[in-house]
Amino acid sequence: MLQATVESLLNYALLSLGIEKAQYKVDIPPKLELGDYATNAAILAARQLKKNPFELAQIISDKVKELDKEKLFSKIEIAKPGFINFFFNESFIQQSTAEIIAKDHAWGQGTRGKGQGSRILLEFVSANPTGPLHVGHGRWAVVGDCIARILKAAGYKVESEFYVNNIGNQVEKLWASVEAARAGQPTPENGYGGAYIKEVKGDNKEAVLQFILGEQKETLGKLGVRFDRFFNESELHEKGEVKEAVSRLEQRHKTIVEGGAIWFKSMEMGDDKNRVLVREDGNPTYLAADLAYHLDKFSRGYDRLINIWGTDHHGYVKRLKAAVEAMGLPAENLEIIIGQLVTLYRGNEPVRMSKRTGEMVTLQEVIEEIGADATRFFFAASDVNSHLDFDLELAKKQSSENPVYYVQYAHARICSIIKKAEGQGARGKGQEDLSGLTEPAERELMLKLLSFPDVVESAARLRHPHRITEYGKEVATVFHHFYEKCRVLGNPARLALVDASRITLRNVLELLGINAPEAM
RNA sequence: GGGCCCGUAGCUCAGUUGGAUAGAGCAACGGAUUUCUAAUCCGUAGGUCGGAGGUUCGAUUCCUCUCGGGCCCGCCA
Repeated sequence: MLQATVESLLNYALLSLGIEKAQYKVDIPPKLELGDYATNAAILAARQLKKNPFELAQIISDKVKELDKEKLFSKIEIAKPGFINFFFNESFIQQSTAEIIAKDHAWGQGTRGKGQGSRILLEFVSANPTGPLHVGHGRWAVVGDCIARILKAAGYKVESEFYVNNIGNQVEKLWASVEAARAGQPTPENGYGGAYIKEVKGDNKEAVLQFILGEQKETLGKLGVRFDRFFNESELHEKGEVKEAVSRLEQRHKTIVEGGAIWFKSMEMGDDKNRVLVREDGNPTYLAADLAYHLDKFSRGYDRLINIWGTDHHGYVKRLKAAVEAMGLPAENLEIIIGQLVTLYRGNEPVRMSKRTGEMVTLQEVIEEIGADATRFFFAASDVNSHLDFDLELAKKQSSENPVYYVQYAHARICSIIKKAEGQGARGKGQEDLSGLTEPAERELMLKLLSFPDVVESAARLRHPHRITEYGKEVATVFHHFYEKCRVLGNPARLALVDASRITLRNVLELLGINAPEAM
């Protein structure tokens, strides 16, 4: 919200000066002396107008001062190449902090998001129902769930969906593997030989599928990940949507028949070869079913579809988008997030995660070993574009010093203070007068808290849950710093600030799906 | 051969459309507790941002080349 405050006044100033607005930036400068927020607007505008950036910065900052009727800023300075540095007035910061308490659960929820109220379907995990979820699935589960929470906070209507490939070769192989194991025979070729195969229950293919899916759901539940919908691939076939998808392409002359199979002419759209839609034997391929799935998703009226896929599917993105476009659907509304895989280690030894080996470490085991909160924080805390080396030994060993506990501890500490204060009859809630909060540590904490909506907005826009974990660590750090310097009990204004910190931390943890304990 | 992603402190990772003296946690070392939770705080040390060019007021960020690592290129899903 602070960022937005600076931006709106700045835009107004640029407008009244007749300067065309460039893609300038408003952010927090590296040093305290350089202001609470700073912008490079003058530098960028100067380049376009071929003017001296330093002089232009002076002109713009004078204009902002003139327009700042409410005295939001105590000081506006210009610096070296042409930065404009803004210093907020104490009263504005204090008032804004008081609003945090009034907003409570709504604090942090965006009001600037561009797609307010637009509908998003977020599909993730979508593991094959052929075995337990592995650690990689855990990453997508957590990232997807956090993105859903963040987008909701930013004002979108989000539904989450898990696509179940409950039909096809892999299901046949699964059943064959189960039957073989029960008969004491070796695993069929390309079958599933994991230890879990012997423990699978169910008298037929469908029952086995449901059993495994049930276990997957249970694991996800332990992680706090719940889906609005589990969508069965079989439904697409039953409803004739697979045929419809293929015929849509045929009608648009995007197919060719060759060798008894129907091909999608994806080469026309930049693919290096054409792709089979319907096999020689008349059975549709995974691609055909997936096209039908996306046709189905689009027909449900979402404004945007987001899929989270592992990097092992990245080559498939272009093809799917090309086909979606070829079906006459708005491919620009299909967004695919490609995440890098997780490499699991036990010490220095990599652990395989394949379902075909018996040595698999399941997501379930990881959650049992290090706990759901730590697992969630760990997966949410890194950019999905980076490989993740997950060392089980390390995760266990460091569990008591995991950053998640650092953030949770700050929350627990706050709750303890508030409890004690309430025991003394003090109240930090309501319309406290915060004008006494002038210490540097208090100011630092208020500014940090007040940047929360900006952080949520940016995390939503970039689909970056790790911005939230970073922010949580920052809030905890600044709070602990404040705690060392400022005694709270007996000071109602500080108690209100502590309550605002509690609300912010709790909302941060809520976005991450992590517990906010009142005691530790 | 073609494509996508990554390379930042001893380790695991942040660094937002290019910004000011590159950050955090863990590990290491030295301090802090008569008072609100020490799962905390303060300090020290630790870096040619893989390498080389280029673009410009300014590059960890963008472009080209290069080295190293991961992943993909099925009538599997």
